[in-house]
Amino acid sequence: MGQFLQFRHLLKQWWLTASRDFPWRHHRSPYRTLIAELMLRRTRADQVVPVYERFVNSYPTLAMAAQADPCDIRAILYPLGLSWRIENIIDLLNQAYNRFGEVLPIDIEALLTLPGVGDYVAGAVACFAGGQPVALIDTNVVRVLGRVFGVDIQGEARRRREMHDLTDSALDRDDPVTYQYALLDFAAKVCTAKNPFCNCCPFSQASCCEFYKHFIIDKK
DNA sequence: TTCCGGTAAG
DNA sequence: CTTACTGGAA
Repeated sequence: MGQFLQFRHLLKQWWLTASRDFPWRHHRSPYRTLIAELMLRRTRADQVVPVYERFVNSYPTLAMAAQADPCDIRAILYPLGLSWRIENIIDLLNQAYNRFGEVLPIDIEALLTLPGVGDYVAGAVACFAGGQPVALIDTNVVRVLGRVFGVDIQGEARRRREMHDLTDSALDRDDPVTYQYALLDFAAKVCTAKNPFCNCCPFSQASCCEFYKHFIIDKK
């Protein structure tokens, strides 16, 4: 248990001076959070920023987005790639507005019924917009927690029970929003997929990263 | 398990 | 030139 307390403490300390800033972190309504998370699937956050701002400026409300000309939405979303996702978002906006009206739910089960919304996006809306202590699992979270706690991250680790148990244990239930932001920022800036910056990592310095321990052993 | 995509970093 | 990106559906 103490290892997770230490993990959260070191992560939080690191984040105090290294946090990233994104527009969707400011106004976290269910609608804006949902739009951001849909765009962020398999897409770099920096690449999403201009597209997200153009979208929410053009369509400040769910009603406006649902009633917009699909061609205008396609033009805005095109730079993000994933053409199937563009059509999915257009379909989702219509279904969401028809079924929920202007007020989107922050309930995971309800969100999961929307097309294109999976565990990650539903959990992100529940957490960021609803403040619920939901453990989010994306490729970056898998990489960081897998490395620090020595859990296998090969293949489809994000779907394995072992990884679900780990993310659930590591989650800071007292401040889930800060925790998730910190974890994502840490993954993007320090614990990168290739060439991670272990020399300025609080976990390697505190000798509580399993990945780094083996890395050192292999070097000798 | 596999595939999707424009974009930008390495 | 590769590779990876705050996943989800078939």
